[in-house]
Parts: sequence; structure tokens; C-alpha cells
Amino acid sequence: MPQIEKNDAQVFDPQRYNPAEIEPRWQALWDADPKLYAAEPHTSGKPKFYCLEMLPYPSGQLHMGHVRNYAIGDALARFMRMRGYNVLHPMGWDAFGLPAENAALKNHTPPREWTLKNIEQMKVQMRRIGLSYDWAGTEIATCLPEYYRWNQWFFLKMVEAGLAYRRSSKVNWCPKCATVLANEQVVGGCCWRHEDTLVEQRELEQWFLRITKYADELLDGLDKLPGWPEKVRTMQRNWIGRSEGTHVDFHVSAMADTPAIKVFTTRVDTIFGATSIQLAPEHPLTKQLAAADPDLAKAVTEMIAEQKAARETGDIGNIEKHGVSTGKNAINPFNGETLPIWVANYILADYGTGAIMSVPAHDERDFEFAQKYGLHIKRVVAPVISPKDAAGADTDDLSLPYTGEDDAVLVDSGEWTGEGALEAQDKMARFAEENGFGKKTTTYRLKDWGVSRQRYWGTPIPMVYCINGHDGVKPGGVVALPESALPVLLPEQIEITQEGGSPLGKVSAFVHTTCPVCGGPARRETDTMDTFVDSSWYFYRYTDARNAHAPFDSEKANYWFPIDQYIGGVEHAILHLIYSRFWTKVMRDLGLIANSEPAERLFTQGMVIKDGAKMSKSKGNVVSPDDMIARYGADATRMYALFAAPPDRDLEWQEEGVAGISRFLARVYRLTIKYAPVVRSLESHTHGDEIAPKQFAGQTEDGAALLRTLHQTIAKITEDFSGRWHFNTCIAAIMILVNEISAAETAMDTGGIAPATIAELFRALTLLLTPFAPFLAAELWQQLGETAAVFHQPWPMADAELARESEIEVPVQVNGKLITVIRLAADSDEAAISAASLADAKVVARLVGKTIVKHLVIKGKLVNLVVR
RNA sequence: GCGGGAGUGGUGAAAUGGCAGACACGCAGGUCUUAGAAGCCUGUGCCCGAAAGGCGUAGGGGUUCAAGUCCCCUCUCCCGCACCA
Repeated sequence: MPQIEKNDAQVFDPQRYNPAEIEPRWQALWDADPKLYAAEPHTSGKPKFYCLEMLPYPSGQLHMGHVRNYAIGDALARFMRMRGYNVLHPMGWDAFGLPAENAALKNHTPPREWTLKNIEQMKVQMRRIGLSYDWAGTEIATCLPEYYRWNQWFFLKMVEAGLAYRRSSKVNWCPKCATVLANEQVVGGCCWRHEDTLVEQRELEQWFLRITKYADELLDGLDKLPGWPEKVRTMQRNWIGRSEGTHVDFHVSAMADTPAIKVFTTRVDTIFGATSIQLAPEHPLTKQLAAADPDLAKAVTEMIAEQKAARETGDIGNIEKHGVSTGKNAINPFNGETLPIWVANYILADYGTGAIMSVPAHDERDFEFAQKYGLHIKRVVAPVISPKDAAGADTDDLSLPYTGEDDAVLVDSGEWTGEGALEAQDKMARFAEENGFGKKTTTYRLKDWGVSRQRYWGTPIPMVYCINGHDGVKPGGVVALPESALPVLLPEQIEITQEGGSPLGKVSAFVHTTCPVCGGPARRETDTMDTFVDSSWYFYRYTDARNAHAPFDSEKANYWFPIDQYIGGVEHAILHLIYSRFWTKVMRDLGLIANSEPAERLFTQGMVIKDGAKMSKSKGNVVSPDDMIARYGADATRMYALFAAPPDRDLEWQEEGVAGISRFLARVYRLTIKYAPVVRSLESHTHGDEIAPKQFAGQTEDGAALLRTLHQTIAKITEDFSGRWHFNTCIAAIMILVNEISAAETAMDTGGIAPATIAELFRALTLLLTPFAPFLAAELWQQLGETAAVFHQPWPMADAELARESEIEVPVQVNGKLITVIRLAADSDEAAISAASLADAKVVARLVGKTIVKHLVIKGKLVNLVVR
């Protein structure tokens, strides 16, 4: 017991760093000043910097991934402010979504109440971390009508522009979410939210956004985004999946009423090698033929069942290829050959046309299939082998399947024989087009974005169905609401049940309305919008978050956009990040903004790992930010998140490391408090650029050395912020500086360091810490006798003169092997370095009996003597 | 299979082609203390040794005066895509 009291006494030792006391004290001051981190108006004329982190879903609990993401963004925002930029650093809440409904089911809490409570909780956590957001000016919650009414407004604009439409189609259905998912939200055949829940296919009437209209621009624009990680750009390229090829029609023999089979191929030049037609099991012709052929019907049913089963076990793609002949034939329009029609399990119904021409000689899959069934394999393309390298030609090129097209020529292809493969692709496509049985085509993997969700907690879609119909609208036809009818409010009193169907459909007061055109009875659309709609444009709202008349003011958006730096997780590479690029292009075409891309630079930070695995509840390796803050303080927690690894790499969370940072901050605190009286006693309270005494006059050796390290540190950190972002080495550099100051304590105590130098050291050190440890920096800045907020101080300037070394160390190698390191005056020329290296005793010993072949003096690096 | 990233001490990690392992964690010894904790000091890649030395960046080859870094081949791990015609 007595020991505990003794420990308590230490906690309240004023000499001792105590974040639990310092941090809440400053936080209370900051919270009381809503303008503290507000950006200046767009008319300020200052250079702007829009620093954005991805907005969180308000789960109610901040996790370490958030802390890391926001620590990176906050360090940058604070640095840019100190560099004199007008910084917009906003935050908000991605507040619609299924978890609120699940919580309602479980706890009988209304989704709105649950969500708003979570927001409050998380905001408390975020404020506790000291993140410099302009809450008062920018905070948004997407579940509030002030926000989602603009989702509805955009939806109406898109309907008007033909970019939103309703159609029936096969859609992805997650049985756990009990709603439809967009293609982007299906991961490996499963739901992105429920990774072990298989997505089913259902035929439903749904609203779609015509993102495919922008497919080319979305793809080509990636080349103009050098500030985005190559990985993200590649993922988007693959997702869009543009493929240029040709449609060719194959007529079915002896079935005059059946439409021709349309085939998509990127290799029309190989068409003389086609030896069969392969249909997907779901192809319309397959269905037609199966209807009259029980054996075929059975085979097709089995194929579909097999695919479903394979998707469940996860090895779709490894299924063995197999197929069944339909007994029907098609005609190759290029040469009149008769080709058997098959149905095969490796033909995808939803890519291209769901039918292919099979060219076994020049396609690996077709080859495998043809071998299995003994189908004819006919070579029609051969590599060009110049006589010169004929001897060395790779025999692989002569074997089949041969899929090359560069330096390849057509053989056995009628009038095209001898053409280069690439030229033939062009000419043969044109030939097909001229003769009316084909057309050059581009296909995309990207499909239109299905945005209807059969859920309650989302934005109501502002459309109604006119029950009786009127001029131009048939009974039950869809009618857009006028803008004046917005917002369509989400009803609040609603019972959430687990029954299927859109929950809004059960709220009769919501459903029953009148048609805005004819005034007759109408039924509201009861689906809500995908929550990715909310996050597709939220960052524009931040620039004018309180605007009640428009989503935002164009002038303000045009000042702030594009986002200078966007920071978030890579998991949104083909969800949020492709939707928001699409939305930006739509808004541009609506005349709302001038930019075509939302963000100039994108940074994707690494994951937070614990014991070698991603932190997750299911693995039980979650470290709570609240615990860390309670034990070590917010400064130590966020600083560790930046110190433990460079921001783009995965970060292993080790609590000992946080303790280490905490000890480091305690050392900084103790030293600064100790010398604060010296600093305060000086007349000139300096502000940023006045800091450096610009000369060494009267400076001691020790003092000069400290200033040298200081200015090298300033230079390093300043440079890193604008380039590499290796905050781990920035913090290491600050540690080196502090270690040196600490080692000079005796000198400082005995007058060996000028008071002005001491003042410069501690002021600059405090400023350097500000982006990483804002609470401690604020405290120390005050202790140093300053009254202005440390965040508004100019960032210290590195003085190259002060940073320059007076002496240099030159490693000397003999035959590339390090022998010794010699010290020389910094201004030594090559001759002096050379002479000194040869004079060194260790080097001389190595040279005995040898001849110097080469004497390399690399200025500023080393000396290497090559001897024999 | 294809695309991207990575592989360096006991651990997290540093190194514009130029002294490998900065900085930190951990560990060991010391100091202070009645004792412990905290703090402070010293040491800490591996091997042998008293020392001098030798070996070291997944493995193998190459370019270079000089390679963790550039080139070629192989292996392992992580992430993404995956029958896309």
C-alpha cells in the first residue's frame, strides 16, 4: 500500500511528463475555439491545400487503422498550415448503411439514434487524439436530410441526363444483407461485407447509373494521375477491362427463324482456324435448344449447378473444362465452313456475348477443350522467323497453341494468307462490317452501377410510380419528382424486421402519395440508394457544408479542387475510388465544377498488424486506441503509429514501442522544462524566421555542433514532408537531435552553450514536434514563454550555412574493402584527400609489396585504392 | 496462371550504386535505492579468438573500382485479379 502512494506522488511530480494531465487541458481549450482549424475563405488569395482522409463509418469505435490514417493526414495538415498554406482539413461520417439496421434489430434502438450516438462517441475519441479538423465548418453526416437531399438532387439530374435508368436484370443478391449488391461489392463470389456469404443471382427491376458511358474516360484518365499509386491504377484498369475486338455473326444451319449467334473475339484474324462455336450454359440459344432436347437440358442444368458449387468452395476457375454438342451447326461467314455448336462450361454468360468461336490452334482454353473432345485443330497463324535466326528459333513458337500476334503472319486463311496478324485484324473486321455480318467493337468488364438497395437506412430514391398512368406514362409507370419535392424524407418511426422486401414498402404513409404530374394516386419507390452514392461526392460538400440551396457553391469547389492529398486504405481502390471519379465527371458535365478528377494525389497507407495478422475482432488481436491513450497519451500513440514503419507499409503494433515513444517524449519534456527559464529570460521572443543567430561568431564548438544537427534535422523533415513521407526517419532524426541535446546538458549547465543557442534549440525542437505530438508541443511552447498558438507559427527554416559540417569523414577502401576512416577539413580538395589517404598507417600497411593500379577519390563519398 | 509489393540482427526498421544494421524495442552488465519500479551509463549482426581476423542483406550467377541497391535465373511470403474469348 505505501508503495502505491509513493508512485502516485511521482505521477504528480511537475518535472515529470504527464500526458493525462497535459492533453485534456489543451483539448478543452481547443474544443472551445471552433475557428481554431477553420480554413480561410476561398477569396483569401492564399495558396490552398486540401488535405483529406477517407471519412469513417460511425461504428462507434475508432480502431488503430483509423488512428494511423488520421495521424498521417493530421501531420501533413499541420505541417502545411505552418508552411503558410490555407488548409482545408475536414471530417464527416459515412452514416448510412446496414449495421444501423442490424443494431436496431438487436437492441431495438432506432437506426438514427444509434448512428448519432456512435458519431458522438467517435468524435470524442477523435478530439482526444488532437486531430486538427474544422468540425464546425465542415462536419457532415450523410444520414441527415441536409446531406442526402443532394443525393436525391443528383439522382434527378442523372435521370434527366439519361445517366440513371431502371431496368430488369440479373443482379447480385446477398442473402445476409437481404439486398442487391453492385458488381464492385462482390469479392470472389461473396459479399464484400460477409466474406463467407455466397452472392446469389436474381432477376430484379433496379436503378442503374450509367458509369459505362465514362468507361473510356475513366480508363484513359488513369494515365494522367501520376500522383496515384500504380497499384490502384492497375486495379482500376483491370476492373474497367477494356478490350478491343470484333463482333461476328454466325448463322445457324437449318434454323432459319433463329437469330445468328453473335460472337465476340479479339482475334478475328484467327477466324479461319475456328472449328466450333461454344455457347455459355445461360445463352438464349442454349435455352431454346435445351427446351427441345431433354439430354441437353440435363447437361446444361448440371453445368450451372456445378458452377454454383465451385463458387462455394472457392475454386471456380479450376473446374475442368467440359461441354456437350448440341447437334446443330453454324456457318463461318468468312469461308462458309460448317462448325458444330457446343455448350461449354468455360464460357461466361456475362462477358462479351456469351458465345465464342473456338480456335484451338491459337487459344489455350480452346486448345485444352478441343484436345479433350478430339475437335479439329487448324493452324492459321505462324510466327515470322527471319532466315538469320531460323536456326535459333524457339521451338515453342512452332508448337500449338500459338497465341502470338506480333511478328506473326496468317497461313491457310484464303485471301488473307500472308497478311501480318495485326493488320489482318483490322482488315478482316472491316470486311465483316462491309458485308454486314460483323462490326468492330469494344467491350468492357465494367458494368453499369446498380444503386438500388432493398434496405431502410439509406437515401430514398426520389421517384414515384403513377398508378393510373397519364399522358406518356403507362399505368404503374415511373415519374421523377420535381426538385421542389426534395428532400424525400426517410420516415423515422419504423419497425425493422428480418422479413424480406424493402422495409419502406411497409410504411404506408411513405408509400402512398400522389403523382406530381397528374395528381392521381402514386406509389413511391421503396428501395434506397447504395451508400457508395453518399461517399462519391462528400468531399465537394465539405467546401460549402452549410449550403441550404445547393450541394455546394461552384466557386468554392473550384478554389479547393482538386484535392491535393487524399489518404486512405487501398481496400477502396475499385469501389469508392472509381465511383467518385465517375461522379466528378458527371458533375463536370452538369457544369458544377471545372475539374475532371477529384484528387491530384492519393496515398494508400498500410494495414495495422498485430502478431503477424491484420487486427480484427475475430482474431482477437485488437488493440484499442482508448487503452493506448489512457496508458501513454494521445501524442505517444499517434507518434508511434508514424514511427514504427513508413506509412505505406504494414505496421506491426508493439506496445513496448509505444512505451518507448512515451519515454522519448518524457525526455523532451524534462529537458525543455529544465531550460525553459533560460529561454524565457531572453528579451527577444522570436517568431520562426528570427530564430537563427546567423553566425558562428562567439559560438562554442559544442554550440555549433548542436546548431548543425538542428538545421540538418529541419532540412531533413522539411524535405520529407514534400516527398518521401518517411515520417519514421523524421522522428528518428528528432530523436538524434534530442540525444545530442541531452548529451550536452553539462555544457549547457556550465555556460558552454550560449543562451541564444539554447533558446533556438528548444524553440525549433518544439516546432518540429508539432505535426507529430501537438499536445506536448502546445504545452512546451507555452512553457517557453510564448503566448501565440504553436500551430500558427511559421515552420522553421533550415539554414544551409549552419547545417554545413566543418569536418568530413572519408572512408578509405583498398580493393573495395574498408580499411579506415580519416577525418579532414570539410573544404579539403581531391589532392589533399588523396594525400591523406595514402599517409594513413593502416593503409600503408596494406600497400606493402603492392602496386596501386587505380586511385579513386570520390568527393564527398570515399577513397578506393585498387592494388595488385 | 497473370499483375503488384516484399524478403536485411532476437524484434520494428535505416541506408541519392560509396562505411550495412541509423533510430527504437528487447536483452545483458553497471549506477542510484533498504528493496523494487522509473531514470541514467555501457554493451549488443554472426563466428573464432586474448587480439588480429573471418563471414554476413532469401539462394545462385552477372555488370562495376565499389551492389541490400542495377541486370538475369531460382525460391518463399503478402495483396489484387483470376476460364474476360
